[in-house]
Amino acid sequence: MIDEMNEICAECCIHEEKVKAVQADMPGIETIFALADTFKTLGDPTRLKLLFALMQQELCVCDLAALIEVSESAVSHQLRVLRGQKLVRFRRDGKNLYYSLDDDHVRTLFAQGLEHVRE
Amino acid sequence: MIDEMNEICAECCIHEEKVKAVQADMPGIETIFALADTFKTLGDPTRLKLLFALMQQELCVCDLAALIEVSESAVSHQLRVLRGQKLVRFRRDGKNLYYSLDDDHVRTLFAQGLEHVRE
DNA sequence: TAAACATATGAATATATGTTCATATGTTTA
DNA sequence: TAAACATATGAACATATATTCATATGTTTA
Repeated sequence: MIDEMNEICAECCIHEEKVKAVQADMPGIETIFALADTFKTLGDPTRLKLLFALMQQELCVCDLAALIEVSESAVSHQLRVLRGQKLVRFRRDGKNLYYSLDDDHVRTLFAQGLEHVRE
Repeated sequence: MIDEMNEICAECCIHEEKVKAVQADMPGIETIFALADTFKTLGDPTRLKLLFALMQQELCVCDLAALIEVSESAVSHQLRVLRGQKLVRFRRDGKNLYYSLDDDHVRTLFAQGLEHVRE
């Protein structure tokens, strides 16, 4: 009863054809979630700093921590997130792990994002 | 004392020249935060859906809510966030507010992001 | 092989964020 | 002008997330 009233009320102003047409051309839900995850990963200052640094050259965890002035543990945690999104990779050299960019889309994404930021 | 020890210990493995060189070419902190805010805004499925819908055509709040199956209140809150980032704008027509994209960078950002998602 | 080292990882905590619910605002219509 | 309507907004709440701290892992060196 109440549900029905709500539904009627909620739908009173909807332009149905329009909604259906737009709905038909929307990306699938998995695509949306995957894309959101990617952007969410880029949406943190610490991770952005890491990526900007790695855009220049490969660096070990220790150097990254010194560079962006965050604890090595925090850096390590964030690198894990970036690895999960296949944005960075690493190679081992003795005791050190050297991280580098694993995806050139980051460069174009940053360029586009910066254009937006600069309005 | 202890601080000094920590500092020495923490810096023992740092490749100083490298760090300084990279640091010199990093974007400013305001730029990083602004860019992070932009990506963070794009990092939510609800907001992504709204933007994908608005990429097709302008729509009123009511239609957007029906389209992405979220309450009108939630839509309104998220549109506010998008407005704050100057990603959408609106015009009033009688009782309705019609929202539309306010920035074409969104299209290129989505295109790049999707390329990454598709590996 | 034990100690030192570089890094990873899990748990804990504090903060940020998204949705809901209740209410306010601005516009049209009766 | 009062009622209906479309939307906005603030507070509350539950969940997600970033950092810290303690500890574990894998590598080198003494």
